[in-house]
Amino acid sequence: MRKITIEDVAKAAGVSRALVSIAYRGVAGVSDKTREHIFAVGQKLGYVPNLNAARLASKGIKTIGVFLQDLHNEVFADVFDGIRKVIDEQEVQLVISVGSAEPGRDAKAIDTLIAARVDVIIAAGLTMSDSELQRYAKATTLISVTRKAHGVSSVSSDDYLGAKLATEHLIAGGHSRISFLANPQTDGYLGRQAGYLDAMATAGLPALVKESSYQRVQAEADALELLEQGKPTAIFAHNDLSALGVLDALVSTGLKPGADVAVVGYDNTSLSQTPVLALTTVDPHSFELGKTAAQLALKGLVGKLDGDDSVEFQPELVIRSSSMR
Amino acid sequence: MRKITIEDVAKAAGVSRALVSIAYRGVAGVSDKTREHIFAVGQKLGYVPNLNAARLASKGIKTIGVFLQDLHNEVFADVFDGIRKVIDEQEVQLVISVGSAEPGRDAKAIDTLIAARVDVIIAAGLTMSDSELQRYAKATTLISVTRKAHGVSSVSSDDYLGAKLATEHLIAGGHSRISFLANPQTDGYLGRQAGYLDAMATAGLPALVKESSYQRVQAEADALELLEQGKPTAIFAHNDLSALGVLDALVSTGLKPGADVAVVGYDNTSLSQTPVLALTTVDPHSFELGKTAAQLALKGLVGKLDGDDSVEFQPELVIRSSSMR
DNA sequence: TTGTAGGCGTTATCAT
DNA sequence: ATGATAACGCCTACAA
Repeated sequence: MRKITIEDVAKAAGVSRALVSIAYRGVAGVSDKTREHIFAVGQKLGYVPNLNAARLASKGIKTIGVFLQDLHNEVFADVFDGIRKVIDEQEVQLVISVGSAEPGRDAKAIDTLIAARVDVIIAAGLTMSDSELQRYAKATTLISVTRKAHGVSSVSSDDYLGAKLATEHLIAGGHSRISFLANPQTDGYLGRQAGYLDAMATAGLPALVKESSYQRVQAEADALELLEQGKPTAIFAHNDLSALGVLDALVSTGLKPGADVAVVGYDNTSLSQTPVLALTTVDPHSFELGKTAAQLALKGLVGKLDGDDSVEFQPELVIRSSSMR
Repeated sequence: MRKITIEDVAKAAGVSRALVSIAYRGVAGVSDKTREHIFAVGQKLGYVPNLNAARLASKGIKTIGVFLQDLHNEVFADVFDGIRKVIDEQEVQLVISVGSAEPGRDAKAIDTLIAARVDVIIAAGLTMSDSELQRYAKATTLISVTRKAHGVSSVSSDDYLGAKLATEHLIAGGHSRISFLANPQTDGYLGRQAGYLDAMATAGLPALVKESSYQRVQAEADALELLEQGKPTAIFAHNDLSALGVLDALVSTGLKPGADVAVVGYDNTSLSQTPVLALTTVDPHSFELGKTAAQLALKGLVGKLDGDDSVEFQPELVIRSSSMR
């Protein structure tokens, strides 16, 4: 089962390697007749062009690398859908790399993309430090989605505003003991908490923050503690996944979401949209984020992407029953 | 921002390209002193070995290609976690390729892996026809997970048994009008339905099958129809995602899961494990599936993987409140 | 321990 | 329209 090469096809078809290459790349320079002949032979031999060799030899093959933080969080699936939506219509390759909870893993994942010599990197959900991100952005063409930092191109949603809207919604609902279940405090992901804090301060209400993790189970445990200690009447979680953890905590405490304790998430994942959960949340427009990032990447592929070519979306509050009595 | 090569590093460090190569591959043949020197220079220049060139030149670089059907279904995230768990401890590269609902997309995704010249392919959730799968398995070293077919190595769970257990559980619960919300009827994914049918036949109960899709929203619509037409007292969905759709349908009908209509899913995704949903389901041990597939892939990397080297896991029924009154 | 040189499978430039 | 022939960046005997 030896790998068959372009040379094998050329020999079998009685033409030069150059012609086979031209035929398979679909560029002009072959007669219809010989092209078909070449394809016929190639097909029979089971020939598939070696992308590694092609990438090495060609400056014409465009490929963009995509980093996704976590396959368990549907937000990234949404972003990916958006990316593919626009890339699919293009003659562009995609190389994927995924992260994980493990710290330092995302740097390694980006390195893989660089080693693969992708022309542009779209990174969704980077958790590295600002300085590290900036280093990467300087050395490569990098578009950060979901996360922004000084001097790096990014596509994001205004987390501060979204969180402010969510908090104000709860305040307007008559709640005063509103708690925020925070994500790990890393660079680039402090906007939601800031929005919450400001909204609370403005209303003259005491802030009640509890730091949690990205794991739903952990969120559940933290929410349980929160319920005992702070006795909040409303909990705003940093994302839908942890909001689900809050719902879990309520259920096991016998409390009714909405009626007893209002719950709000963030991301508007398909999960929050289900009638069963009916989770009030903030929509960052993940799919659009992905599409826009891909369009920027396309720009970076040809002309140039300015050092700091960023776009920020307006998030939207989506009210469902989890925050209504 | 020119790409810097091994030659640049060699020149700057005052050594030959060979030495730089040796140093970066971490093999024996360099003095500690010069290795460190080379690394220092390389670091300063921002050198990252070109994987394309490396793969082309070397037969020693092992890489495994991973295909995942759908990022929106957490099952594949679980499988992927399992794969990475064992691969991470190895000196092996991973190339990822993802599918989508669009038919014919998975073939294209596999082609990408082949073009990248991965040594082994782990494909989770292939929906192509048996014959097409068999063609691929003949031309490459392919391990199918979740899905099995004659003559192709696979790692799967006994869907027939799992579905049988689930159905028998419902029968034992006193239900007689039990409906099965089926997945699209494609090659390789008929086991669950078969298990349901046999269990029903054995009990002398009438089968009530409704074909649905892999979309949760579609499952919800189909479940609604089902509730009106067949008046089932229990619904067994082909996976957790569509079971969630069933729960949605119940909620919007004012029916209580468990109390009014029993619901059972399949996959034991983290979703079903949440106290809020508490979905009775069947655990195919997705994480283990991924681990085992990776171990087989490792075998395929070195020695040989027999044409049909398959392993099948025993699924496990996980009873939660969605199927209890 | 270090350097030399040929080859990996394509692409791309120049001829023909 | 077709065919030689250098790159492309790295690996790997083989020499030194």
